[in-house]
This record gives sequence, structure tokens and C-alpha cells, in this order.
Amino acid sequence: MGTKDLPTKYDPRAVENGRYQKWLDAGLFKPSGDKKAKPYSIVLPPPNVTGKLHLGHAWDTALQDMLVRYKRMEGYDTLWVPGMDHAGIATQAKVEARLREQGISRYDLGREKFVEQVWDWKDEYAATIHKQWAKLGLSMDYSRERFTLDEGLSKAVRKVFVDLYNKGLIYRGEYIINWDPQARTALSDIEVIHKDDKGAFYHVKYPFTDGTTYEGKDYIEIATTRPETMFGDVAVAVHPSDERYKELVGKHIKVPLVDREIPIIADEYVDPEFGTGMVKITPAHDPNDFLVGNRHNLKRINTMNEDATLNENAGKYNGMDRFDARKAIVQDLQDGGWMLKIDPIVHSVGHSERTGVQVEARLSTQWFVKMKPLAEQALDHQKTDDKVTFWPSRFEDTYEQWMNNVHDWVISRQLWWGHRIPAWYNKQTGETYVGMEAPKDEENWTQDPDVLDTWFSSGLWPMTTMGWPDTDNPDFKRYFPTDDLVTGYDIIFFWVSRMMFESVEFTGKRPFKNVLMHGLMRDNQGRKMSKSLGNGIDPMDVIDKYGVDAMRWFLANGSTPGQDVRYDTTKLDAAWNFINKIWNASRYVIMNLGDMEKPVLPDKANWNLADRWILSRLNQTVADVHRLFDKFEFGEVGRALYNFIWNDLCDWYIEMTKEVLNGDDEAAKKNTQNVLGYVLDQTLRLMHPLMPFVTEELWQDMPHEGESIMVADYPVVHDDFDDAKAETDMGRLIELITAVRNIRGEANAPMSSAVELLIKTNNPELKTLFETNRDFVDRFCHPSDLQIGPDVVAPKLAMSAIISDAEVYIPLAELINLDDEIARLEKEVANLQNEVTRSEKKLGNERFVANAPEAVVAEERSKQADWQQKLTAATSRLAEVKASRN
RNA sequence: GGAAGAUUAGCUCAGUUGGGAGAGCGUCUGCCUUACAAGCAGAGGGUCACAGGUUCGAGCCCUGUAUCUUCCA
Repeated sequence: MGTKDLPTKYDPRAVENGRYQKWLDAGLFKPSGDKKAKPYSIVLPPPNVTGKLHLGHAWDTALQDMLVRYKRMEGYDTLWVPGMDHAGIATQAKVEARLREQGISRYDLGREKFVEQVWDWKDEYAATIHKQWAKLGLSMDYSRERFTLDEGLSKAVRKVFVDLYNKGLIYRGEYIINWDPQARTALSDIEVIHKDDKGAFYHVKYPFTDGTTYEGKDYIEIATTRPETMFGDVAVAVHPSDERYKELVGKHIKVPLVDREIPIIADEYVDPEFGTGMVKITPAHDPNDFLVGNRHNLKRINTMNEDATLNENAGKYNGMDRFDARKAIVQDLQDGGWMLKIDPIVHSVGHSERTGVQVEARLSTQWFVKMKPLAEQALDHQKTDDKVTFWPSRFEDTYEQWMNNVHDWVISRQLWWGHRIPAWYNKQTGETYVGMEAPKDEENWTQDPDVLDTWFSSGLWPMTTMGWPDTDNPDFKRYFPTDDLVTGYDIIFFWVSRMMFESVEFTGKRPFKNVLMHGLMRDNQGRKMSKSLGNGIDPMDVIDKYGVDAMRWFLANGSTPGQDVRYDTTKLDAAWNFINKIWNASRYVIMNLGDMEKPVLPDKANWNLADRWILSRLNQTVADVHRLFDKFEFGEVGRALYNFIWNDLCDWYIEMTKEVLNGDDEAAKKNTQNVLGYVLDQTLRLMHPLMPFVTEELWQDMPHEGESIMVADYPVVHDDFDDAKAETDMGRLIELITAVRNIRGEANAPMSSAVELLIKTNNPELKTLFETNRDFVDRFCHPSDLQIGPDVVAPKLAMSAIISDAEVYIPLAELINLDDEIARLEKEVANLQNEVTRSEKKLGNERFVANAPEAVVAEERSKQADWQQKLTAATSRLAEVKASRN
């Protein structure tokens, strides 16, 4: 038996306090282990141990928790696996930044000591994240929590590397890659963010060395945005069919400032339309030039160090930072008369996703995954029954598009924090060994110092968390492939696509059946939340202010799949208000249940109109919720529940129960208490996945059976609850009550004053309906006297309303303003005339009657009849009122 | 340059097999009615970006245009 003195205001702190720990202690987050039940599994997209969780994480995890709680209550054997990602470059950058504040670099510490520091960082942030997960109420099974760098996962990573290497799908080579000079590591293509930056086209003279002239000049004009790379120039290229320069091919020119001689070559890569149609070729500092260089057997001159300072190939600029060097070189070109002009431009420049610095195209030896065969296999898999379904489906196009155009993936990173590459090089012979363990004569070998791209390991996440590569692991057998993956559309390439091809390659199966993509969280002006703007919102602050249930409601209810959401405190106010409404509705129910032990639905024969109606509404809501949940339409689930709770349950049913509960009929009271208790119980269950804390609190406070609402059965559809008659009858009753309220409003006649009520109707069923529900009519209309029937005579001075099959009159001679009333009626007649005309026109259209579905035509006919009846009534009433004025 | 999304009430957004447009907030009016005044009862407010097309019928499907946002090159 629960407490019966709930406060009048919902207080999230009191509700949430200690609840998570109770669930945890009761072991409710673990799978039921019921082998007869169907399994349902989700793996949490592992957050980076870089820092705290933000509102985007709160959103992502809230959606998952809703799914898991829903499935758990539906009886599935549910498993939700948590974990975290070591986030190589991001975490290393954070720790380096912290050390820098103390004036220490990672090189001062050395690799081993540095990595120890990162583990300390990881422990610190993992603790924070655990606290945040608890506050969010996530029902994850912590006994299965994993970390991408833990032993099992590391072993899996090595196995994948070795297997792909042995299949020829991983190779090592010297190529142009994206280089982050601050982190001093390679980056994959998608870790480079292109941003428009202000720059300049520097037009520079490259003089001929053999007295050749072109258009009367002894030089050619080359435009470059990056003069600091000119020391790496090894050729100038023109398009082979470019008539302007045909004769120049084979001639030689000189690179200014260094006086190095280079040839003019012809290559199809050059776009003759762009600029002067002449491009300098710098194979060590540009990916396209690199390919041109390969075709023409050109030298590769690297002019930069790892930290983007120029090297000895840059002559006197040796040791200068790239940006300082650019300034100095531009100055020297101008002083030496080499600079023809400088045109300012805005162009796209690559920046490191993590450190933000400008990325360099750099020539270096790296490990790569050969993507083409893997991508093809993954794309083919999407044509099978084992395909991954994207929600919304358009994201599958995004995925395919990317997979079809994917380049080889640079997986080596010059970092210390991550999975060390399982490759060793022989000190004598230089031979490469790749294996799960070091070679036996380890002393003769040196292990590759690099680590793997973080996404290489997180791409295995759905497999490894389930125990792979041990395919006999019970979790792997039961819960893999997982059911749903929930993540933001911003990491389709980074993560989703990689999980998909790695899973297909190594298990032959999809990693998950559905992938639900949500949008990004934006601030109230629609801007992305970011550290640099300082517009980020800490979910913990939101929870402190509004409670986690309100935050979850906001996150689910305000969203459409795949669409971004604006953070707005008014939305959270609305969420809190709704919870407060549920709180108070429950408070009312709990206060009125007497000594009930648990609600038992009475025999159908005892249901009154309101009971029949609310159960029919509830049943419709249950059906909607199931249908929408199964399509991941969280926002629509919320709307269905909101409308049911606020409009049906609170505005009507609860108000109607007051009539019974304040009456003397003990049997009727008992009946209503049970229906009320039943409906609240079902409602709380329906709401639980969305608002776990407050629903648990209220459920525990009301008569109930069971340990926790978390593991109570989710409501199911009862066909026998559907009651079309009750719905139309209630509709009529509501129409009457609304009409009376309307008149009272117009006439300033508050409910406290009783008024005479006359209802003229030729419909005997309607008369009976109102008479049998006289109690409700009295309560909601407060008539001093009530007359119903065909013989009711309209008073001369009365406010009136036209409803279906009836006219309602309230004689308020002293309050009525005839001119106002006539104006109002004229407006109503005009509106009704409009409706009738439109309806008649439609029904008069033979093609409509012939082509539209029967039900649609029938509905239109019934509407037409209703409009017509109302129009007739309104017209005659208008005439009466006009007559009474004269 | 290619692609996707958005454009609906003053603001923020729903509207999912095409059948007379909805919510929250805000505005106006009246109510402390013993679950809730962060509430209740009413009211007002929209050429569904624009132009064509398909259809008996279009906010929804097709084509094009404009503006904004994002992704890719």
C-alpha cells in the first residue's frame, strides 16, 4: 500500500533519489536469462573517454533506454551492453594538453610513462561517465561492460589485423596521406574537415633556362596558394592537348629562390580551363601531384618536418614554421622581383578533426586497408535478407554512396595511445612479420611503433562486446547479430559503415538488424553546439533543474527521426508541466482508491459510458504506441500518450469519475475505483520507457502487484475494449457539454450559476443518451432545469447552439445582446453553408463517387447530412432571433 | 561541382501507405471548481516557400525555381 499524501507538485529530486541504485541492486538491468523468451540486444555506442557526456549522448542513450525498457516489458530477454572508447588521438591530445600546462611534453616522459598518464585520465573520466549514465537512468548490464583497449578486444583487433594482412587486404606502403602536424600523426580522409579559409593565389615567375620565350616573355607564370612548398617542385605540367603550351613541353625552367631546374611536362590531370592552365608539380606535398609524379617518374622532394617546420631542402628557410616561412618566402619573392601579383581568394582548407590545425599532405609510409573488395562485399550483403535496415531509409543511400567511392583506409597512427600494430621488422634483413604475438626471437625484431586508428577497433564493437572471436561464447551465440543500433547520422562513415563491412567480412552476418539515425543537438538559435562557441548544454545541469524524466521526454518527444533538434528551455518547461499533470492525476487516483489491494477490472456489464469510453480510448492508444514504437517513432509515441493522458484521461474521464466517487452508490464507486486504478496502472506502464523514474515512483505508490514497473508486462491490445458506440455517445455528450460551456462563456455565465437548459431533438436515442447520463449532464452543464425532447419550444430570448441532431437553448434574457447573437448566428450560418456547398459539390462529382473508396464516400455523405441538419437549424434560429428583435 | 534535408499559426515544431491542417509556447476572455493556477473553461490565429504537373481529390506523389542548413568532391 502506497503513501496517500503525495505533494501537490512533482519534485524530480525526491522521485529520482536512490531509485537507480535500487534497480541496479535488484539486478533488473541484466538479461532475464529466460531461454524461452526472444533475445533483444543493443550495444551502446561507446563514448570517448576524452571527457564528459554532452546533450547529444543524453539523446542517443535515452532513445536506446526507451527501446530496451519497452522490449524488456514486452517480455524479451534484453541485453544492453555498455562500454567506452579509448579514442586514440582525441584522448592523447587532451593528456598532452594537460601536460603542456605543466611544461612537459610526451617526449619528456617517454612512451611508457605517458601511456600510464593516459590510463589515469581514462580512469578519471570513466568514473564521471558512470555517474552520468546512472543519472540518465540507463538500464545497461554493467557486468558486461567493455573498453576498446581491454584485453579481449585487443586480441580481437590483432586477429583482424593479421587475418586481413594474410588475405592481402592490409598492406604497407609509401603514399601521400593527411598529416596532423600538432599530433604528429597520419589521419584518414574523413578525419579531415574542410573549411573555407582566406588565402591567396601567388603568381610567380618561373624563368626559362635555355633562352626560350613564351608570348615574348622569358618566364612562365605559375599560380600557387602554398609558396612554401615550392622547394618540392619537380615539374610544371600542362594538358597534352592544350595548344597554347604544346611547344613548351620538354623545355626547362628554374624554381626561383633555389635555382633548381625542372622540366615542363604534359599530363591529363591538368585542367586547361583553370587558372593559367599550368600547374607546378610537388609530389611530396599534394595527393594529385603525387600521382602525376608516379606517372612521370619524378623525384619526390619532401620539404617539411613532422611538425610542419621546413627542412634542409628548403635552404635558408630550414627550421622555420610553415606559416612564418610562407611570409618570408613571399617577401623574398617580392624583393627579388619574382612575384607577379597576389590575388586574395577564399578556398577550402583541410583541418584536423581533433586538433583543429591545418592538415599537411605528407609523403610517408603507413598501413592501409584495401577497401574495394570489402566495400563490394558489404554492399552485396545489403542485397540479401540479412541486410541492415536504415531508419530513416534515406541514410542507406548516404551509406551506399560513400561505400561506392571509398578510398583505401590509412589505419596507422603515429600515436602512443591505442592498439599497437602487430607487425615486426627484422633488424638485419628488414623483413616484415605480422602475427598475433611477437616472433620467437623477439630480440632480432623491432615492433612497429605505431598504433591503429581507433575506428579500427570500434568497428568491431558489436562483435567483440559479445565475445568474438570466440564464436562459442554464449553471448555471441544468443545476442549477435544485435537488434538495433542507435546513433547520430554524423558518424555513418566513421563507424556504421565500418561495423558493417567488418562484420560481414568476419562473421558473414550483419552487425545489427536496424540502425536508427538521429540528428544533432543544436542551440536555441539553431547553431551546432560546440566548445568554441561555448553554447554547449550540460545534460547534468538540465537534470538538476527539470529532472531526467523531463529531459528524456524533451529528447524523445521533440524529435523526428533523422532530424536535428533545437535546445529550448520552453520545451523543458512543457515537459515538466506534463509530468506534473501525470503526477497530479495519479495523486487524484491514489487518493480515491480506498483500501484497494490492486486494481481488478470489473465485469464489462458494470462499465458505465465513461468506463467503456476510456477503455476504448486506452486500447486505441495501446495499439498506436506499439505500432509507433516498432517504427522508432518516439515523437509520435509521445504525442499519442500525451493526448490520451491530458485530453482523454484528465480532461474527461477523471472529471466524470468525480460524479461517481462523490455519490452514494457503493457498488458503482467500487467499479469506478477499479477502472480508474486499472487505467492508471496501464498508463504508467505505457509511459515507463519514456519516463522511468516518475512512473516507477507513482506505480509503487499505487496498489500494484510486482517488484518493479520495469519488469511489469507492457500493455497489450484487447479487442473487446474497442467500443465504437461508446465513442460516438461520448462524442455527443462532449458536444453538448462544449456547446453549453461555449454559451456560458459568451454570456459570462459562470458554472457556479445554474441556468435553464433546453434541448430540442427529434432523435429519441439522443434523448435517451442524455437522460441516462443525466448525472454527467448535471455535473458539466449545471442546469437549474432540463427539458429534452421534440416538443421543446425555443424561447424567444435565448442563447443557442446547434449540435448534431439537436438544438440547445439557454434562456438568458437579461444577459443576451440580440445584435451580438444575430451576428454570431450569421457567421455560423455562413460557415455551415460553406461546408454544405463543398460537401455537395464533392458528392455531385460522379468521378469522386465512382473512384473514391466506399468508406470515404460514405463518410462524406454522413458529414453532408450532419452539416445540412445544422444549417437548417441555424438558419431557422437566425430567423427566430431576428423576428424577436422586431 | 554532386547529394541530402528544411521551408506549415507570432515563435519552436508534428503531420509515415493522398480523403477538409495539429501541438507546445505566446496572444485575448472568464474562472483559485476540494488532482493540478506550472491549472481549468473558452476564443482568435495558417494561399502548408513559389510555379507547373499527375489524380475524382495533393501539405503529402512528380518536375522546376528560390532561400537556408548539412554532407561529399
